[in-house]
Amino acid sequence: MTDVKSVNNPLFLREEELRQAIELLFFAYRDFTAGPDKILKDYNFGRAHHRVIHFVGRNEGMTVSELLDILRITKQSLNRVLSNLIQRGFVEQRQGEEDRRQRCLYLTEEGHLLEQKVSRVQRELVANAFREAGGEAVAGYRKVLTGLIDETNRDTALNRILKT
Amino acid sequence: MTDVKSVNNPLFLREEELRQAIELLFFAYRDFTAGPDKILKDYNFGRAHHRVIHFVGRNEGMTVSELLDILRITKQSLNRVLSNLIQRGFVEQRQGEEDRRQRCLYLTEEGHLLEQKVSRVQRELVANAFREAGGEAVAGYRKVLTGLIDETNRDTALNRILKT
DNA sequence: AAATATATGTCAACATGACTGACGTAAAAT
DNA sequence: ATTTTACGTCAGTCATGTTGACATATATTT
Repeated sequence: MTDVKSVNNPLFLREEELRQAIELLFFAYRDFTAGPDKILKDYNFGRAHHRVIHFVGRNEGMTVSELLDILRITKQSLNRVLSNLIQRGFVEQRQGEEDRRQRCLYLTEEGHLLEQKVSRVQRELVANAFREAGGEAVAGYRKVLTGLIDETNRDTALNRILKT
Repeated sequence: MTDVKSVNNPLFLREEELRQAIELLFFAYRDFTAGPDKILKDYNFGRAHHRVIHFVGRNEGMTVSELLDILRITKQSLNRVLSNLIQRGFVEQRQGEEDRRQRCLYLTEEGHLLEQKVSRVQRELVANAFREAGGEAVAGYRKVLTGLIDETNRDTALNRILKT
């Protein structure tokens, strides 16, 4: 096998390295979402519900527009999921105090319970991965994933993630 | 705001750190898939087609079962996408030589062109992130993502990723 | 040789979660 | 008073996943 690509070709090695990194992300993300998916199925909720519960839980009082901006879906898509969550008592809306056009979103008590239950399995998965990998690796993980975020929205996204 | 959680509570800090890591992965993956999605739309292909093209391109001659095992979807789901790709001349099947029940999958010339075109944008994104982050960070990225892969299939997955 | 298991394909029905486009309503901003 | 904004909603469509049932060819086992 005197394959040109495999002998002394740094460009190919680089390409191969990148492909491996891409697949790694694919497999990691696949298994990262598997746990929550499983739990949510018992409630007849899907990944879309999970995302709403997650972000509302992290940003109590956020508006619908903010949520739309994070999820990058249409309001019609969001609405089905959101009204479902409201109807079934996991999320509630309150009229904005300053701008009364806004509907500010909050988790109900039941919503918080579900959010905790679901995020726990995900946190445990990440915690294990962090522990196995060590602190230096975690810093690297953060650096690389930050770099994968679209440059034009990176600051916005990071502010959301790191917000106090 | 004398919130108990935010003052001197290491357990909370840990939870907060983990939540940030989770959101980081969400945002990174969202933008990681955006580029390919955009290109594939011109062909009326979706993310499912992308995954097939990617894995067949990386594993020429792989069988349908292998692909099913990687993608973790039902054969009925795969079949719709796969027969579409075959019909339109991006993928071809050949009967297995040893086991003639198997259908071994290959990219056609056109398939290779599309695969290259799509994976290029993704590789460039990852290459930029790697360059910005530096080699040490890349090693950390690999360690952590590896740890996120379901333990019971980790070796299998890693063998697939690193296969020569 | 006959029975069973495996790899694959296919039909049909259905759920989820995305999309577009059009229209409505209340409140804020100009 | 008019326009813009934030949100909701109706209707239709598409992509991608699911389950269940059944078929066919080839390998494997008894």
